[in-house]
Amino acid sequence: MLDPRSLAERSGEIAESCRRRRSQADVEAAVRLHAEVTARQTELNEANRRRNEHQQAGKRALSPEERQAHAAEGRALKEAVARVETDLAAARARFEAELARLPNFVHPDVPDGGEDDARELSRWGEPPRFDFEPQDHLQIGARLELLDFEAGAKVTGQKWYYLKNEAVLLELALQRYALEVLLQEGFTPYVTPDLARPEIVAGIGFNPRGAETQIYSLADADLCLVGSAEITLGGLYADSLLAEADLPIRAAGISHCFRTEAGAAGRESKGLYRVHQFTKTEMFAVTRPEDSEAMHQRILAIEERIFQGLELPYRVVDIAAGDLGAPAYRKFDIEAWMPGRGAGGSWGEISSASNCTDYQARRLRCRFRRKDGKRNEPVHMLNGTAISNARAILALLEIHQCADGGVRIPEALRPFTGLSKIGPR
RNA sequence: GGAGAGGUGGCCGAGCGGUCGAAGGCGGCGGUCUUGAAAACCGCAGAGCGCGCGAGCGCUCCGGGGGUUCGAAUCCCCCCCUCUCCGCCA
Repeated sequence: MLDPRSLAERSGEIAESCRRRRSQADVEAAVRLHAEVTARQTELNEANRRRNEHQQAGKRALSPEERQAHAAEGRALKEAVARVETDLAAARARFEAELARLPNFVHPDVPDGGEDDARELSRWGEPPRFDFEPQDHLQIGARLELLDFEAGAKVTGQKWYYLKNEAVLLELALQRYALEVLLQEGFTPYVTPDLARPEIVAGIGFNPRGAETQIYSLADADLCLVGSAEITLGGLYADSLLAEADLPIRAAGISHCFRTEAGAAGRESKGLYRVHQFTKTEMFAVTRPEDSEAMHQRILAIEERIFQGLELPYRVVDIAAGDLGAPAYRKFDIEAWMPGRGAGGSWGEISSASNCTDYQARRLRCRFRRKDGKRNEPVHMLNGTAISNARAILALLEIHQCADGGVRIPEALRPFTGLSKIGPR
C-alpha cells in the first residue's frame, strides 16, 4: 500500500502512475476518504480526552449521590466514544478499500504500454539451429518417460503432472544448483512452509479471495497454499522493526508453489509452461530505500549467472507499466528461448525480478530504525526467481535435445544430477 | 487430539482493578574517564496516530476480538500462537 499521508501531496504523481498502469484506481476518492478518516480520528481523540478527564475526576472520594451522578455521566461519555468509534471504523473501511486499489509508483525508466511493450535490455547466447526436427518438451518428456500429464490429470486434474526418472534428478539438482549460487552470493537458505495465513498472503500483494484469485485456500483451515516462497519469506519480516545494521537481508527460499491459474485458459501455456504446482527457489531481499535499485540490479545479475550456467539462451526485458503487478515499482524478466513454444520457438518467461520498494513493507509493517533517524521508515522489499523448476525443465529439455533423441545435461548440473545426458532410449 | 502453563516495549522480564505506557536487565545512543579501546559511572531513549508553522498538545497500543466496570495489562468469554506432559504418527 502507499503512504496514506502522502496521498494528497503526491496525488498527481499517483494519478499518472495509475494511467500508465491502466489501473482504474481513484486517487481523488482515496484522498477524500483519508480526510474523512483523519477528521473522525480527531473527533475520537477529543471524545477520549473528555472521557479520560472524567475518569481522573472519579478517583477521589465521592459521596453516594456524587458517585451515582459521576457513574451516569461516565456511561454517557462512553456511549459518545462508541458512536464516534463506529463512524471512524466505517470511514476507515471505506478508505482502506480505496487505498488497497492504488498500485505502487512506477520507475521513471519503465516503458509505457502493456504486455507486448516490454523493452529488451540485453541478450545472451543464440537460439540454437537444429540440424534435425526439434521436438517440444511434451514430446521429449513422453518419449523419454520424464513427464506424465495423463497420470496427473487422472489423479489430480488438468495441468497437474508427475515428474519421472531423470526429471526427478533434474528437479532436485536444480534446487541444489540454485542454492550453490545463492550461498556464494551471501543468501541465507530456507525451506519455507507451503501454506500461509491469508493476511500474510495479502500483505505481499496476492489477493487470497475472490473469483480472479491465483491462490488456493483450504476448506478446513484459514490457510492458503502459497504461490511463491516470496510470501513466506516476506512474512518472516512482517510486524518487525529492524536495525539499520541488519540490512540488507538476503534470503533464499525453496517452496512448492500453487496457482489456480483462473482465467489463464487459452494463453500460450502448453505443458509445463503453466501448471498448478511447481517447485521454485526464490530470492528475497530487504534493503534501505536508497539501496533497493542496486539490489534489484544485483538480483538480476544473479539470475543471469544462473541461466548462463544452465546454458539457456535468454533475453532480459524491462516490463512495461501496464503489465506490472500492483506492488512492483519495476520488474525485469528473463525470457529463455523455448524452441517448442509457438511456431518455430519463441521467448518464454523463465525468471522475474521485482523491486516492490516500500509497498509490501508498509502493508506488512516492516520498518527499520536508522542510526540517527527520528522516525522509523518502511524498508524496501525485492524478490526474484532463482529457478522456477517447471519452466527450467521445459527449457532444458527443448534447448539441449540432441539429434539422437537424448538430452544433454549442462556442465553446471552434472555434479548434482550425476549425469551428462538423459537417454536416448 | 487431550491436560496444564504462558503470550507485556528492539530483546528478556516484573506488574495482576485507578498511584502503569508500564520496574529491572540486556542491547542502542550521548557523555565522564583513557593515547585509543574495554570496564566502570552519569544521562537520553517505546511503537503508532491526530492537531499545530513551531516549541508542543492530545489520542491509541501490554497476542487478536468481544464483554464487565465510572475506570482493565490486571476480572469474564471466544479465537490465535508458544512451552511442558500424554496420545497419535513419518
